Amino acid sequence: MSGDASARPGQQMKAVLRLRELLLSGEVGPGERVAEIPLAARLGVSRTPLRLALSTLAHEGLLEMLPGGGFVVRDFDPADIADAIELRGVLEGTAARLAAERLGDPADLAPLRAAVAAMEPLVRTATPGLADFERYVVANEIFHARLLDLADSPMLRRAMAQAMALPFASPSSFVLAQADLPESREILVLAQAQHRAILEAIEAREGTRAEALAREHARLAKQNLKLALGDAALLATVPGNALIRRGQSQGARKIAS
Amino acid sequence: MSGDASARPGQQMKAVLRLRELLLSGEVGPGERVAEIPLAARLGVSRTPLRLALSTLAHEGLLEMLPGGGFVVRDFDPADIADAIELRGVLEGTAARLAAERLGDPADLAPLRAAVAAMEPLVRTATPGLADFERYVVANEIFHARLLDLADSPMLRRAMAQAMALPFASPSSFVLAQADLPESREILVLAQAQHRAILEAIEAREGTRAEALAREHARLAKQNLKLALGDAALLATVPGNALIRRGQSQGARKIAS
DNA sequence: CAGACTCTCATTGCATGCAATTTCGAAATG
DNA sequence: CATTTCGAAATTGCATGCAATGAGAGTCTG
Repeated sequence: MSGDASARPGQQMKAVLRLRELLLSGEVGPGERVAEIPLAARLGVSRTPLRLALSTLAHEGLLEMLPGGGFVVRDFDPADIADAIELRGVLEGTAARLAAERLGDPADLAPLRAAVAAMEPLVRTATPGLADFERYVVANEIFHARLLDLADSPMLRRAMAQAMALPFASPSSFVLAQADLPESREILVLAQAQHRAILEAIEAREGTRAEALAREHARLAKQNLKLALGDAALLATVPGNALIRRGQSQGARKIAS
Repeated sequence: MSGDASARPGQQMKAVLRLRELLLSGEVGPGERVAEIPLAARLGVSRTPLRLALSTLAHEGLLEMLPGGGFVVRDFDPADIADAIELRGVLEGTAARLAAERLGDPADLAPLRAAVAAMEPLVRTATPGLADFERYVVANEIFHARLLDLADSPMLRRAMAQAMALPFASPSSFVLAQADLPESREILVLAQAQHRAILEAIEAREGTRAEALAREHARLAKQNLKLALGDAALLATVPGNALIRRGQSQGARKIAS
């Protein structure tokens, strides 16, 4: 996460990081209008850098500018989240395809291969512990990062960073949620099989197949989302869960601004 | 263009608009480090709103933050532009697919149909004038906007806006460039055929076909790019041409940050 | 003569004060 | 009783002043 280019330890960065925490944890609720002065006091920064931070988070999509000035915390309905995941799938599919099309030396696949290897233990363990899951998450994120590297496209990298600014669109947002799920092992086996298949497709320079696989891989997250939406306890483990609009008509698809 | 949410006529908006002009016109050249104080004087705004504007344009991708502070004008090599167009194709493909999958009442296609109809005259005219081209460009942009509407996905809309912040990734960046080209008519006929086909595919709810068509449609722009890169006079008519790095190894593909 | 150190200047980043706009509340009128 | 209009307070947006960090040039030493 934190797609910010450079992390200089200024007041502005401090404000961005701290405010993002507040938003994701729900301490500043969705739909709520954020007031600058109390927030500045709360974050321990002045209004000037806070304002920059607000602008940044608005560009990331967590805040929304009001026409009259000021910002509100954006909220997301299930359809938004599903679309965000779908979008990530599309972008990762493109990354996989480009990786396949542009692969030079097959040795360049080593980092990807290493990430896949690092995830094997969890899948092969009969009764994985929480530590196993966390190691899996790390390796999973490395896998996705290396895949993006292989695509070798700054433009795609930008788009991806933008899409993953929404926390629940991140590759492993729902991995920890499924830790408690009975069908967890099945899902992980499936996911890992897809990891291997993507790697294989890239190595064989099968761009279309790699793309389709990466998309399907993201659909797994969408499936987990559906499961989590039914169980409040499960949903609470998802990173940005506080931003999800609750108790709303789930089928509502008419918010297109 | 100008994907900014609300256009309040403040100093900040003024700075963004004016500075964007300066960047696209090349009056502030690529690679150049922008100094706040003289720029503020030049734009007629204070440093505070200018700073917000700089942040905005950095998020749009036209500027780049330096680790030591400050900003430089970003430049784009041919590979970057090609990737930007490819990316737009991917996103528009997704829009077309979602439009097909989510289409409710076929009557919702009326706006899209109207845009296609508005483009017909130019294609059917044997010797189109500049005015014809401009009307085509308008209708073309309406077509792409309506397509995005049909996808009915705020997330996709965001991603699209981000991708099209780069001026040469816009749907009709290269249309005016090809006005002088001899093969112009051929290309337009092809493009219009694709418009019709996309519409047809959506109506028939053929999502995959709609996606493939939209991607191929974007590839037309990529082809025009290649043509324009050879001819300096042609390139000069492209919107953000000042940002393109010239006299560089065109095959260089190793700038992945 | 080359390299490194220091001093100085410019530029960015931050804080505070002020003005303008908006919003909320209350009162008055239809 | 609802609605509209006017007013006051709060909040955003903007400008300026100051401090801190980084760059560059000049000089001194090895």
